[in-house]
Amino acid sequence: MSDQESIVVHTGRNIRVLRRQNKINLHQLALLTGISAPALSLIENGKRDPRISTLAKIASALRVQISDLTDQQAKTKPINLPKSVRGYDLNSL
Amino acid sequence: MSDQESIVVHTGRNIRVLRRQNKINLHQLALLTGISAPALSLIENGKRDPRISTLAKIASALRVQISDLTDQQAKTKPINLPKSVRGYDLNSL
DNA sequence: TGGCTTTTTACCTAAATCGGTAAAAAATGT
DNA sequence: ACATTTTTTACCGATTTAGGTAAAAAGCCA
Repeated sequence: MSDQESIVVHTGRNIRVLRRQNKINLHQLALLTGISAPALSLIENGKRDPRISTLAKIASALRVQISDLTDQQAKTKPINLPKSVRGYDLNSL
Repeated sequence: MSDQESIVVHTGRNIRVLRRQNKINLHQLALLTGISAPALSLIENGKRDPRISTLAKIASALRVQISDLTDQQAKTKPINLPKSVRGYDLNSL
């Protein structure tokens, strides 16, 4: 049987994994998404049930599809390109 | 350029398409999901920004992945099996 | 250990979801 | 045209998201 874990929990975990793969902290993701760091923390910890438009902002900032956030098995890695190619200048945040 | 339509709008459209492919009305989908028919109407029309758990209920009822609801190009057809195989006895709703 | 960064938690307010009900509007079919 | 079904809209109240701020907690590193 497929394990029955709430969508909210594994979506949060996926976001955390993807954010860390991008080597950015909550504050930086907050700047990229317009979502406050405390709100992002709640979402990543599965303590908040985000709206689809909120997930869309996060997916956009992390440069993945929304389905990469909601899928039960997280993608192994987005694509590890040098920062300059990824498009963000995180040092300016 | 990829067309920039809000996630809320095309998700709503996907739900409507999938619901009609399953030949069920809003009332029946409401019974299957526990979401009221008026709420479903707003979601399908892109007038409401649903929570991820709400989308999960809808995806479950329509027997598709959440990504099938959020993808910009809707799946052509879920799989057209006879009702008895799909699992629902809609006449009992 | 101490200092610094990062994350979490706790408040607050505003705005939105959501179910329910009921009524209006639109669509369907005979 | 008519009756029926389906969908949409408009309320309501309860709950929740979400940003902001600030403080506490946790991690990290020298």
